[in-house]
Amino acid sequence: MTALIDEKLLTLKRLAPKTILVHEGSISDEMIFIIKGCIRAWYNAEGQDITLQFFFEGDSVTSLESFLKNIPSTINIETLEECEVGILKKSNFSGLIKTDSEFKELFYETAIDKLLIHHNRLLSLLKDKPFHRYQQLLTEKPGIFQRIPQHYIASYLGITPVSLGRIRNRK
Amino acid sequence: MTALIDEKLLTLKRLAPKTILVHEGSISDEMIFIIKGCIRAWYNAEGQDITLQFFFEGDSVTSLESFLKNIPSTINIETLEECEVGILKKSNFSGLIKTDSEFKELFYETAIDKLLIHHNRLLSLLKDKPFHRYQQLLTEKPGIFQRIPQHYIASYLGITPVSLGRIRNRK
DNA sequence: GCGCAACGATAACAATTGTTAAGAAATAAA
DNA sequence: TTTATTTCTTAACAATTGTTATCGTTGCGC
Repeated sequence: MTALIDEKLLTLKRLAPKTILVHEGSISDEMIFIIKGCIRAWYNAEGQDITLQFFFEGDSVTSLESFLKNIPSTINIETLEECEVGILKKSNFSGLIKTDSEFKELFYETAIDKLLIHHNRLLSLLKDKPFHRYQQLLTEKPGIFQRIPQHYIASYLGITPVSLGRIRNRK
Repeated sequence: MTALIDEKLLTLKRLAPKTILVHEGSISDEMIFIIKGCIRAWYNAEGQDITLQFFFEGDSVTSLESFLKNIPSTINIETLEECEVGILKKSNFSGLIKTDSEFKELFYETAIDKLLIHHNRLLSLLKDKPFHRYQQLLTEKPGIFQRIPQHYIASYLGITPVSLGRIRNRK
């Protein structure tokens, strides 16, 4: 999707690990494109940190509801490792949507793709046991345990770190 | 959303309970608008019936991936009770998207709204125990147990009918 | 290089959910 | 009205996951 964006509209930045990009309660006015690195979205459930999603190179990242509807975000977004990103300001985004029909088309296609990703994740949570979800994750992202702390992965899978340890030791 | 659709483009139909509207493996070329009744989307996991979503009056229903991308649907959609629906054929839908920018805008807004609904459902599955999900469902749809068999509701919540029975008896 | 923080592993016990089976109640069909 | 099917409830046992606690390892910061 960045191929359609004039380089002048993207602000390049290098971010340290644990940099907060979106904070719950704040309105998000940036869309981030990951050039290099890893980012996660998480939800604060009364002090409990629930990991919702991981993003890698080539992904676009934002709190969509906050970004599009100008309401406070319910989620947090932060870097897991040092990242190189391109940042698209909301004002530039809105300009592109108005003037560049190809960009608008691609944005909506991307939104539909994200819907299908969420749908599949939802489906997996309903039909698969934690062990099977763990296996699927390994199949899709073989190197994930080298990049991401396993307690975040456990949270993403919907289980505790202790349970993930048991699952990993299962044969 | 139907307010923007010329009545001539909607085919009105009355459907019996257990009518299959979308079948896994088939390409879906209709978008259904519920005037009256209840419909559910479900996934066949090797013979296991997983209920994904319920739709009620005012909702639009389709297998989005199949409808938009012309690929076989992975889900099934069927009526739970006698329904009155309006059906919009894919060809009419495409015509509206091309010619009616207001309709197109609204369709994409609706798609974003569906994304947020999926996001919230995903979040609930990750952070809430079945009992809490059950309570949320009662809060959001108080009369749901009068309209839908409890074994479908159990499936939707991600638990077995036996577990749902235990939860309902918990005080 | 040392101290601290973060990460990871494991055990024991508790709680919850799944599975299987049986039977009652409600609904649908003949 | 009767029969068949579907839905619902419950018990007993099995399996899985959560909780709490402890300790070892690795990585970070000074």
